[in-house]
Amino acid sequence: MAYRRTERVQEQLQDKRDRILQAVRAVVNEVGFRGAQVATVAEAAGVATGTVYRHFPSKGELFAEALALNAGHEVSVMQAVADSEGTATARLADAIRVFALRAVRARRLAWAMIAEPAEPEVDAARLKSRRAFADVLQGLIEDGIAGAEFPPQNARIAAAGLIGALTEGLVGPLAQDAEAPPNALSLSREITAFCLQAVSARPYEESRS
Amino acid sequence: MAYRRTERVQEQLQDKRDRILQAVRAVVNEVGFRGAQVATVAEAAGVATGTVYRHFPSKGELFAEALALNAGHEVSVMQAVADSEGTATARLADAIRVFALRAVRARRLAWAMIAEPAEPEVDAARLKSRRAFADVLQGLIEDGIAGAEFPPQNARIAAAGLIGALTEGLVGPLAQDAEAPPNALSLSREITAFCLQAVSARPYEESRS
DNA sequence: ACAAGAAATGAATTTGAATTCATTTCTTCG
DNA sequence: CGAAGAAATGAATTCAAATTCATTTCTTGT
Repeated sequence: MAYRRTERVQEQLQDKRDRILQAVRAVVNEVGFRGAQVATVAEAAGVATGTVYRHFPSKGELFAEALALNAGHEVSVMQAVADSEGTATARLADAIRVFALRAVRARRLAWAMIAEPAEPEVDAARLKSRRAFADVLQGLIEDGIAGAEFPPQNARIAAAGLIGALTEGLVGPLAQDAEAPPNALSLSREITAFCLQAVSARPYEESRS
Repeated sequence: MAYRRTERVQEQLQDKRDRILQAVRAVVNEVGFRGAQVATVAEAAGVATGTVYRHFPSKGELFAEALALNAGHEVSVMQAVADSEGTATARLADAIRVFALRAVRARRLAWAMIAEPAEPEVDAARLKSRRAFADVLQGLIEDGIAGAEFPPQNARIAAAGLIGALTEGLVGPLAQDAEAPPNALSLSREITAFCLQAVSARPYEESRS
């Protein structure tokens, strides 16, 4: 018994795994899911194709995990905004604006995360992440209803509606890569305005930023 | 020169073409885009696989045309509602309700039409059809603004938002085929309520139907 | 330094469905 | 009827990428 997996090796393995996941992110940001082949990802990660399969059972699961990682991060960001101080209206507005801004800034990646066709596992992960986003918004809407900032309404439906509005507003422009990139600021501001109006909040002026 | 394509043959060809398109519809309604192979479609249409390629250049174009056909029909239905008599509020509510009801009733097909990953050509057709739906809604919103039923707002963004809200509200439930089918009536009613509120129309009571 | 065991490699294989095409069947009209 | 031209057929081919696996390289502990 001359070899036992040492802690250092364990870390290197973990590192490599992470690097592969990051490579997926990078490649998808470059060429989308459609153009992202396992071989390309492997090259971007600086490993051989076969190595990918020592860390992930299949392309679908690899890509799904990469999406979950990213989406999870975005959800945290949104949750942090949702948990900050302020009225429900203000927090809702900020949460939506932040989401929209970040998406518009990384358009290709965002499109892939939100809407690009991909493996079934990826779609499943996407559905989950949408639910996570919707949950955050639902909480904010319930806050707003409780505090009489918003009229009583089905918060679950409203949250889904906001997610839909957000993604539709973003994916339309995002999908047309040929078109001039719409002004990120103004697009996110208009989408935010619509979303606020949608839950019947009064208009909320953007705080300094 | 013993053979010249006669009118009867011409019609038979057209018929066969139509039958293939209908077969796509039927197969997709059954197994979605993912499960819909050219061979299956051919069988459903009662023709050989190769025959499909005498009428359509590729799977992608065939499926895209099938989607466009369906979506076009739905757009007409919505447009008809939009062109009917009544306030903009009432017409908008009806347009949305009709869309939602019809989608919930043919859930599998609707999911495929709205959201299921598919060939690039199909995605392109889907984008187009979404724009067509959005155009109808945009017109209604502009009507409402002109008539002071709705507050001034970016009608284009609002229309996209409504489409997003609609599809998200429908696709969530639609995607979870395992789950008990939500009551079509109540789901479409709640989505309609949200959409109306979103453009800040006053609550609108469903007309007799 | 060496043996034992892991991990990495990447060329070769597999796969699964789209697409083709040589052959067959059908239509038309002299 | 029969020749000419179309259309239909479906088994065979193609193709592109995921996945495998025999070989090589690296690690560990004696």
